[in-house]
Amino acid sequence: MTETASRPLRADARRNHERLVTAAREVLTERGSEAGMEEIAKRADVGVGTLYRHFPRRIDLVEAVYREDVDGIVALAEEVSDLAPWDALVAWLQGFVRYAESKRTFLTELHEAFEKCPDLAVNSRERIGAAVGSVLRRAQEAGVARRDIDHGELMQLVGGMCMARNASLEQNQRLLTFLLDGLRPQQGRKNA
Amino acid sequence: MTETASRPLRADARRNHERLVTAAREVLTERGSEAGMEEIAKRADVGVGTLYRHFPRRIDLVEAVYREDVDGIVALAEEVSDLAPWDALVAWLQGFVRYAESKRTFLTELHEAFEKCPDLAVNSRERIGAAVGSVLRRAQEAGVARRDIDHGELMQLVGGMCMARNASLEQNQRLLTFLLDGLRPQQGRKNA
DNA sequence: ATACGATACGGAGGCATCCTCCGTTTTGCA
DNA sequence: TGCAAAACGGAGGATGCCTCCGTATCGTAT
Repeated sequence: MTETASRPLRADARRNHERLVTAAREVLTERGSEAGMEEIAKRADVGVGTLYRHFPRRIDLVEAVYREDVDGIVALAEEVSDLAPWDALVAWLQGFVRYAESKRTFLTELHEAFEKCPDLAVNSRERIGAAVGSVLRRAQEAGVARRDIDHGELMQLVGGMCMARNASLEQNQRLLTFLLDGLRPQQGRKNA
Repeated sequence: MTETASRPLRADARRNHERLVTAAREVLTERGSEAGMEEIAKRADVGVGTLYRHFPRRIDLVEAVYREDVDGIVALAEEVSDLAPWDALVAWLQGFVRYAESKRTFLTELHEAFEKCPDLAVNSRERIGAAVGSVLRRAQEAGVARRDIDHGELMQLVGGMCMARNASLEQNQRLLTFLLDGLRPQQGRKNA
């Protein structure tokens, strides 16, 4: 984990690390915040001691799972880069919503992780921010999206929306269209 | 709690019930999900046994606090009824955001409560929905808000936005203006 | 091939926290 | 005032996170 630079990590250690993340994703998805550490260890065919050496606190395990998930979202930003600017933005956001849907079960867990170690939130937010940033910027420079919003704000809108509990994928897709309408260049409208 | 109809509830019981909710709000606000049951009981000058008779599970206590909070939001809908339709909508939403800001510390707690007993989420959602519903409907009937969104959807957008962790009150107020732009009647725009 | 130091494993228990149980106290009515 | 029903209190059970340290495994240098 923090050893990446100091020493190559032994073969069995690397294997167990991987197994643990996989098992954790499964159990967290199945049982949400009810997921127990011993259960995850057992699923990975590993003792709890091993689990805790790799991931000293529960949060660290959640973090590891989440970090991998974030990779997927970041990759998506590249995949849409051959669409037209506005279409790419729409596609990325739709993908994000679809993706978020599949993560609903451990949102509570993640929420707590963010609360306890803000660094994780900040770090992931930056990575996702960079991804959406490139997509958004392209749309803005093409003049098809309003310029007075930044990627952080956009993510807060969309991310927040997805956080909401009892919403189906279809509902979220639909809500996204409202956000998108607000994202179009606005000609001299004011609300406050 | 569930005795409301069957019997008038003894004087000391009623007093302790009230004390517990007050203490719980304080401790939950101060320590978030770190808040312990014994601590709350002590703050209320009551034994843990008493606490658990009134609120069998931790969630029930969180629920009681939340339920009172929801009352405030619902009341706000009446208070804005003498403003112009669009202004009333803006004022209510701004009030909601301001209010949500003050609840940030126990969002995790609430999140878990919602996860474990969906009834709470549904019930509160309905009450808040009714409140925002009247404000939104007025704006829609006056032709100043688009008609193809309902109160549930609006709350998911705004509520979700407020859930997001690291956002200041000012940031949320600003984000609200983007939502509001998306809420205005849209003349034949499409995104999908 | 082997020996040996370093690295990693495993699971019994420590500790904190949620919750239960039941003997004692308080309330309110006759 | 007496008494039954209701409520109180806190010791202790259950559960789940995490630590500790003796044992097993790995990888390198001879």
